[in-house]
Amino acid sequence: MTSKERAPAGNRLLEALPRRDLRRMLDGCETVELGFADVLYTPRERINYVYFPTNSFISLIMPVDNAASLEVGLIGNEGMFGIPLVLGVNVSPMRAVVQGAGSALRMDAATFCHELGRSQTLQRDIDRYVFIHLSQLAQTAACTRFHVVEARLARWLLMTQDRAHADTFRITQEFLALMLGVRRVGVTEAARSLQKRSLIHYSRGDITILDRHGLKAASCGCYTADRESYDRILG
Amino acid sequence: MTSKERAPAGNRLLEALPRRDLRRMLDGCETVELGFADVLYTPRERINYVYFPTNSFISLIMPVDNAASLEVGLIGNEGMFGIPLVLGVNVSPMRAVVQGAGSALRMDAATFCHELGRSQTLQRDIDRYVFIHLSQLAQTAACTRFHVVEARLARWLLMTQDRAHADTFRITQEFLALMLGVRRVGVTEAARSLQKRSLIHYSRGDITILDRHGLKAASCGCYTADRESYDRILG
DNA sequence: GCGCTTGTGTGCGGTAGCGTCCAGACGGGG
DNA sequence: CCCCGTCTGGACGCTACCGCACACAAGCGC
Repeated sequence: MTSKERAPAGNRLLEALPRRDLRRMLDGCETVELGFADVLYTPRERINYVYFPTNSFISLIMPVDNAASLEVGLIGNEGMFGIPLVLGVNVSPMRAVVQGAGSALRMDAATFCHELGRSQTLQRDIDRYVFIHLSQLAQTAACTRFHVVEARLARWLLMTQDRAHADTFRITQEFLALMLGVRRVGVTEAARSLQKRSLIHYSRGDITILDRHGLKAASCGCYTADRESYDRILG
Repeated sequence: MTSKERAPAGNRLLEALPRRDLRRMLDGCETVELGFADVLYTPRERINYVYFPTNSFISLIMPVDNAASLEVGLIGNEGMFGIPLVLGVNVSPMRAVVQGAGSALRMDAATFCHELGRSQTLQRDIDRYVFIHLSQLAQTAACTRFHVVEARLARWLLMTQDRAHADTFRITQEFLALMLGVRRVGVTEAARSLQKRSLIHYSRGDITILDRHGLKAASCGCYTADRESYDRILG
C-alpha cells in the first residue's frame, strides 16, 4: 500500500522545485495507491494529509442541500489536494473523491505546513496553484450556469483526459451525472450525441476520446480559457 | 476625492491587525470614494491597487462568452479586493465593479506586496480571508446550479444587506439580473413574489428589507452556510 | 407642457433539463 | 446456464427559465 522512494516525482508542482526543496518534500512523502471512488476527505473533518497525484486524479465536490452535489475542482499531477492548509485552515467544505485510480504522493499535514514555512519557492509555486484553482472555480461557476450539458460534458472529458494522460478511462454515466449536477439520463443523451459525431466512444463505463479536436469544438470556451489561464500563470 | 488620514480603519480585515501593523497599513492607504458601478478592475489588466472597503462594497463578476456574466464574489468591509496579489499573481479573470457606493481604503499594489512580506499577522489573516472567498465561490457555484431564482435573490439581498450595513439600498433589477445571471424579467417576478409576502419593498431601484428573518427562510441554505463558514474561520 | 431616458410589469411561444418509470444489454458468479 | 447487479437508452408530462416584444410609469431637461 505505501512505500518510501525517491524517484522522479511525477507531480509537476513538486518537479518545479529546486533540487534541494524537492528532496526534502519527497523525503516527507510516501507513495500511496488510490482506488476509484475512494473518499480522501469528508467536509468538516480535519485535513490530515495533502496529496500530490502522480498518475491518479481527484475531484473536489461541493455538496448542497444534503443531496445534490457539484464538482468544482479537478486535481491531477499539475496540482495537489490540501489547499486550505496553504491558507492556514485545516478544514474544507468540499469532499475529495478519487476520480482516476493510480498513485499519489501523500504528506502529513503538519509536515507539509512545516515545509511550507521553510521554502520560499514552494510557497510561491503553491500560491500560484491556489490562484489557478480559484480561477477555475469561477470559470466553473459561470460555465455551469450558462452552458448546456453537452458542452459541459465535452469540457469535462477534455479536462479529465489531460489528467488521466490517456485516451481511455473508466467513468460511469451515473458518476458523471453527479459531477455535472444533472440527471444520469441527461448525461446519456449528451454522450450519445457526442458519440454520434464520432468524437468519443462510450460503452458501459469505458470512455475513449476519438477526436480531441472535435471535442474542443463541441465544448464551450471554458476548457480553452482554463488552459490559457494555466499556461499564463505557470507556463 | 482622496485624502490621507488615520482614523479607525472601518475595515475588519485591517482592524484585526495589531496596532503596529495597522498603523503601517493605514499609512500606506489613501481613502477613496467609490461611485456606484465604477469599474475598479477589468480582466487581464495589471492590478494596480488593492481596496479595503469601509462602507462601500464591490462585486466580482466573471464574464463568459463575451456577453453573459455572473457574480461570483461580494466584498464588503469584511474583506478586500486584490486576492491575486496575495497569491503572487497580478492579474485576475474577474471584473471588479462597485456595487454599493461609499468609501474604501486603497493601497498601491507594490506597497501591499511589501507589507505582506513584513507582517506575519497580515499574511495569516488575509490567507484566511482567501480561504473564505474560495469557499464562497464553491458555494455560489453549487447554489447557482441548483436553486431557483427567488431563493438566490433572497440570498443575494441578505448578503448585500450585511455589506451595506443598512436596510435600504439602491439596485436596479437590470443590474441584479446581471449579477444572478438571469433575465431581468426573472428578477422582476422573483422580487414581486418576495414583495407580496412583505419580505421586501421594491420601487424603481430602491430596495428595503422588511423582514430579514422571513427572507432567510425564503433563501436557500447557502446564505446561512456562508455565514457559518465565515464565523468558524474568522469569528 | 413635451419628449426622452430609465426602470418595471406582462404576455407568449419555445426549450433544456427535471423526476420518474421501465426496458434492454452486458457480464460475472453460483 | 441462468440470475442478478450494473450500466445504458428511451418515454412521459412537467417546470423554470429563456428570448423577445411591447406597454406603462416615473422622473428630468428644456
